[in-house]
Amino acid sequence: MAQISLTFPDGNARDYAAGVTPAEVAASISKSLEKKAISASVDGAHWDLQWPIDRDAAIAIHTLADDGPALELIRHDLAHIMARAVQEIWPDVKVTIGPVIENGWYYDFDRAEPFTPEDLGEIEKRMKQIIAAREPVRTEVWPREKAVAHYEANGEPYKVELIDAIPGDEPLRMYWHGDWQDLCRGPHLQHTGQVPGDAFKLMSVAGAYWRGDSSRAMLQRIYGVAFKNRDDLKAHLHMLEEAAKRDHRKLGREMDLYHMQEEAPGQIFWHPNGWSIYTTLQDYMRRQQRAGGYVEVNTPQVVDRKLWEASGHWDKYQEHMFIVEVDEEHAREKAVNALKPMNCPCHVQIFNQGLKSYRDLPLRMAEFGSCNRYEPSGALHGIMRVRGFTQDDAHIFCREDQIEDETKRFIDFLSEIYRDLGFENFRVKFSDRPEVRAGSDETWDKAEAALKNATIAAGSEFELNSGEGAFYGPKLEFVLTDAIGRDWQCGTHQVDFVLPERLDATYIGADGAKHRPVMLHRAVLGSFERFIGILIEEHAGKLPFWLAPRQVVVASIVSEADEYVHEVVAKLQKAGVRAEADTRNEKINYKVREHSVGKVPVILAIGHREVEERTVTVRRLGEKQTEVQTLDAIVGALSAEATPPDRRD
RNA sequence: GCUGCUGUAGCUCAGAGGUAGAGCACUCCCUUGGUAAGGGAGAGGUCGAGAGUUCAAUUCUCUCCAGCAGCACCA
Repeated sequence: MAQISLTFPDGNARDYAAGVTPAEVAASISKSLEKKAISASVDGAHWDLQWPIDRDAAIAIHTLADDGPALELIRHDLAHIMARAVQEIWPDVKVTIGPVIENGWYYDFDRAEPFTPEDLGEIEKRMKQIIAAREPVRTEVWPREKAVAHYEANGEPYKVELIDAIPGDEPLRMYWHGDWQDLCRGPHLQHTGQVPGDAFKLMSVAGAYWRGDSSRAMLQRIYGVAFKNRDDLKAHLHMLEEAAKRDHRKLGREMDLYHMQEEAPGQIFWHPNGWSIYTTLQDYMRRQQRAGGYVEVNTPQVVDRKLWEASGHWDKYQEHMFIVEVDEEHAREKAVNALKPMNCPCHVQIFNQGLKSYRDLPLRMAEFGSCNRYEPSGALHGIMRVRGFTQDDAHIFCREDQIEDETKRFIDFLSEIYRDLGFENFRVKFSDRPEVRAGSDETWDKAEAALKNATIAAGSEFELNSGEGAFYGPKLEFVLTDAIGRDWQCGTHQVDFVLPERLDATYIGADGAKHRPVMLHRAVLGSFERFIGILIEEHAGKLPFWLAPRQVVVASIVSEADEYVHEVVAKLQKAGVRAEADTRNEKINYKVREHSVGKVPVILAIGHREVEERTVTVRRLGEKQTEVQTLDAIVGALSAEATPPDRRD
């Protein structure tokens, strides 16, 4: 029999008979490895312990000691075990797919009755029985017809559809967990007992469309999480609890930032504290934009449909627009208007006033543009996804050959702002041409290359979002993550060849002829609303001092100190610090607790001693330690801290 | 928008076919207390909206609205 050579991760190689399985390889190394082995990698491909190897290869045996492929396999098999448990309890449930996801897996089922939380408990119990039974996993490769016939006979239409979607030359693998059978490309465990029975948990059930298509059946998706041991599971559940405490919707209430109510779904009632954050951020952005070479403009909210027809929004975006029709009773002419969902068409109107020269380009036109979009009800989420919001929007009108420079310049601009706001790390997604698009391939080639080159030149790495570009041009998205791990697009930078054409924007080139400018749509924060939500979650409510709505509370310990408290507050306010007095008839403990919950960064406590010595006792949020400082010293220090980052030396 | 769940005092939540309760917050009184809740009293609710069943609905049914989770959407 032919010999093959297998190379181990440590660089050593050994010869085996061709057709050897990783299980046999593991056994040849040690009894304990044979027992602990979960799966293998063969030349980087994830390999079942029972699959033969018939060529020279690099091999690694995976155990649960390493987090990677072995844990993934556990999660994968748990998906099958869950599907089996469900079908054992409810034989008429139809099974579909169940992939591994971050921290666990899900499986989609078709069942008339909804799964209840009690059902989840029952499924989990049955899963534990299956694991305890150490059911063997075995596999067979089936001809396509046999598999289709099997699933048709068993009334599993989803599986038949899945088989249809598998390329004809790929072998169809059938797996059995005990008596229960599923279609799966593998690899798999050797038996169900390899799953740590106390390290998984079913989390939730929710609807999900079959094949992600909203025109197709709504299935029930059960989510589970799994880890290599019980401690990891507990740590994960604890992390979820901690994350829930950072939720901006909870902190927004505790910090008295804003509220929302039924009469205005998806819109925000900003309270004084929240509005303070908003305006502080806006002031900062305005300064940055000025320094960055932008001009600021402002454009109408309610605009005649004619403009939206010209821009193409009426056609492509109408269902997301608030349409405004004036009652004929009190209007002479009944015009149909729409609240602007975007600022771009209005900016082109400003660009189009008067003749523009190539000398005017690049023209960077910024607006804190209030937009209204009729977002689907299910998409609304706190202040992160709303129907009324304000973008830190700008459009750069430039020549094609300026795209790269402007892109690089923008990424630098955004990076500095994100750094100032406490985001050292953000992800960049690059979306290239979609199937349906405007403009020639040649133009797309140039635009894509310009974005890519600029991103690399700016020192950022990007993930490719293949085919996800806008129909009018490629784009970069700058993504931040919220407390619960959900991604939110904040910054964006998009090339647009179409709108200048549709709205007939031109400039006079050096050759004296009219030319079409390119538009770059760009935003750093995205929207103030979303960004503030992210900011709150990122900092768990403990905003950087300069952004905190109430920076200092000066709290009296005894009422004899009230006069001095007001003097301290006045001094701080004069020095540009947002300070308040708390002279209520409450104990200092009570005041400290209340303002700590409210995330006030600094509490200055004042009793007899401080009055006599003209000092304050400083307590910083999150610190138990206090510190006595003279009034002048603390006013100077806090005044410096209150200075926004762009104004510091 | 779709599936499921939820909606009771400002907040967090309990409750039941016979028109409601707790803690915190709020108001007043006592207390002047040294770093995460001092004590007492009081006030506060068309039980999300509408319709139906019933002698009687906040409770059961239906419709709608909003919120939550996920999916779809996010040009």
